[in-house]
Amino acid sequence: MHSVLAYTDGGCRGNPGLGAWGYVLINVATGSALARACSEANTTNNRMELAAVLNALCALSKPDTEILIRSDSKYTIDSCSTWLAGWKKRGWKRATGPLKNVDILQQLDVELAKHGVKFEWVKGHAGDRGNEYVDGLLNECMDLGATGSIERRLQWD
Amino acid sequence: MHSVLAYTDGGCRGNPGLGAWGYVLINVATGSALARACSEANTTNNRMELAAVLNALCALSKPDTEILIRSDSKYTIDSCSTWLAGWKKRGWKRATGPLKNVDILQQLDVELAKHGVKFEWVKGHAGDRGNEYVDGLLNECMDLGATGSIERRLQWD
RNA sequence: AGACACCGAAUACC
DNA sequence: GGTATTCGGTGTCT
Repeated sequence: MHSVLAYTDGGCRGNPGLGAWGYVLINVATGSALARACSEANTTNNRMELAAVLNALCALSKPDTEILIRSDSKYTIDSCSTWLAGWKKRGWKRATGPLKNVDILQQLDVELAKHGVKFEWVKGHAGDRGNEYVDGLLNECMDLGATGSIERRLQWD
Repeated sequence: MHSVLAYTDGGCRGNPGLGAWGYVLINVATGSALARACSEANTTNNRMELAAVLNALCALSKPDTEILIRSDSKYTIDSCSTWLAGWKKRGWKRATGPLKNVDILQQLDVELAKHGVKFEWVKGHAGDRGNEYVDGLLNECMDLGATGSIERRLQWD
């Protein structure tokens, strides 16, 4: 059983506007970590928060990985761990109005099924080391413009 | 029709902390001016900026005075000239969360109705003579402690 | 009505 | 470099 800790975050300058998603994946046993961020034009904060989780999960090399994801987005956490099942059952519809970000939500549904994923909410901008690190990466990435990309290997300890 | 020019300013050591509000009222026709400042314990910068305008208006002896107020606080200017009407209409509520400094805002609503008040924003600490004068008065007043008070009559020309 | 996030602006301070 | 006082808005869901 592999054990991974992840921090994910998304941000947007303008909302909608220039955005970016980012994550750090940490191998708990060894402390070796992979950090990634990507920017995108004309997107939204919530879409980026969702994309951060999706991309983190896609980066897992082995199936059935046990992973704990820390995010500051209640929308993202509730989407993945509470609401997604209901939306799927009802044909990807919500109570009133159209369900947003369905494309990402459906990919998330697939990826979530491949692993043992747990979520934990962390308050944003409150000194949490992992959250602040990814937030910083995000902003570096947005500074690069609409097609920025950052990949870093680091030791987390 | 009386024509008055006023500079108002508020400040705070610590925010929240020891604060003070101040103003200069200038009779444009004669150049005779009245300057006042008062300090207060445990208050906020924005509250002091608001209080500066309120106290300036209360100092006007005659009703229906035409007065131009110069402040460096966009918060204060927008509150008085843009947002106040909407807050009143909606029962002193803002878009999300509680509306702060409602007590002063409501008194402001009363005083603003009594006169012909216009606002002009001036950049703080940028060499504007009136703004700098009041800022100096404020700081003298805070030097006096939590219950300081200054009143001066002067010739503005 | 609630929650979280994202942004924008100005000021005040340390 | 940081924090606090304040406001406006959008993105999203229940």
